[in-house]
Amino acid sequence: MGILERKEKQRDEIRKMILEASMQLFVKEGFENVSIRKIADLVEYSPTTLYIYFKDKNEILFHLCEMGFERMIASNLALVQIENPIDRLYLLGENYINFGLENPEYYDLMFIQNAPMKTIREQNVGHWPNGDIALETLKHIIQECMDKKFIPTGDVATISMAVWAVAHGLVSLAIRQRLERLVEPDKVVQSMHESIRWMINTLKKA
Amino acid sequence: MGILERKEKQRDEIRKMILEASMQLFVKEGFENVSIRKIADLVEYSPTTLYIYFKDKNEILFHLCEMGFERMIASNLALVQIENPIDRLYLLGENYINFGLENPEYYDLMFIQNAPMKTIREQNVGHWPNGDIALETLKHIIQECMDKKFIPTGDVATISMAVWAVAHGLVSLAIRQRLERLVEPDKVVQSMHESIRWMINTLKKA
DNA sequence: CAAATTTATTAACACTGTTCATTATATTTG
DNA sequence: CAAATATAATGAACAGTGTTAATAAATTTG
Repeated sequence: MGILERKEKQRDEIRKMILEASMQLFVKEGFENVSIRKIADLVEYSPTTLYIYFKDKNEILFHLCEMGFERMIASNLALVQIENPIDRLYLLGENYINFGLENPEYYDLMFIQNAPMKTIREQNVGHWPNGDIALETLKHIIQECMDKKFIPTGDVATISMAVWAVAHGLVSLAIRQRLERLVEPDKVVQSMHESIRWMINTLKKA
Repeated sequence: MGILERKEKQRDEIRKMILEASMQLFVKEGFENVSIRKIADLVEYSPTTLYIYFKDKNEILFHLCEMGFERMIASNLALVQIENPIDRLYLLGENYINFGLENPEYYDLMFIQNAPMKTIREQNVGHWPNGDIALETLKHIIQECMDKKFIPTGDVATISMAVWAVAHGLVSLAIRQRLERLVEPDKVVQSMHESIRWMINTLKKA
């Protein structure tokens, strides 16, 4: 069935084209300014055509979200070279905060917006490809820290949850301008890093 | 100037009417379904009239946000009766999580959405009345814990930030359905409470 | 080549926040 | 009290939004 295969490829190429235009709009004009009509203008299709290649806007946002996770996973490549799991946890925390502050639009889509999760529930039958990979990285590091007795033994999921919560709490409050009423605006970033380090320190000492 | 005063009062009453209709819509149909036209329908005014009483939709949302903080502050009334600051911190954490899970729409407005902060920046010259009260409560408890040597001494703002981050991280990830990929859906709430308790425990032991 | 299928488009629906010009209503002044 | 003024309220419109149904164009299949 060579022709069907070729058709699939063509379809995938147009899908990719649409997604790349969306991403271009996304990084340039921000999440709120990505509209079906603007994407259509950019790829020189009519707005309705996009609905042949994607079920709805949520599905496009879901794929942008997955691209965000690819970037995040890429930013963590250096982790594998660190043998001490605690040091790896420190770097993971730093990277997480830096990624969030440097890519607030992506972060929004990955961890704050509802849209991508709607697609996951409606179409991907509960599978979140890249998101789950990122979570596995955290759980694996926590597990290794426990195995090597660097941190107190406990439920991996619960401790991972607490660590993730601190990091996400800091980033999401920061990009929503809520931290500026706790510390001076120009001290926010520094305080965030202190907070996450303090968190891992106490985890180590406990 | 009695007549000017009466006029002010009338104006305030209509403002209150609009806000109450907005709140009604808000708690019933959720944040995303609050539109100027729906509010106008409810108060039996034309949509444009609302712009005589409020600058824009953001200002209405800002006031809803303040109402949310009032609810939150009310839910913390029992705190003053607890003399031990550590126990007060435990309850504050529990209350925070419960409030977020029981009032996700309010929580959204208070800590996730941008809209209320825009009004603060543009109109209230940087003043966030009820939000700041809630933050002061947290800082005050942390300070008292340090004074009584229950937790290690350090920068109040930084430690408050970390504690707030855990709580907010948990709640915001939960209401955005991100925690369900770390623990089974029916265990999410329990794990959240375990996480916040674990956090304060380690803070105490450190 | 004709029929069937896929792909793309136009027009429209039902919304959104917001502004402007106009009208209706009060209030104040002569 | 009547005229002028200030205030309050509105209808129509602008420029958007996501999405769908019906229609036209292109392509593949029999």
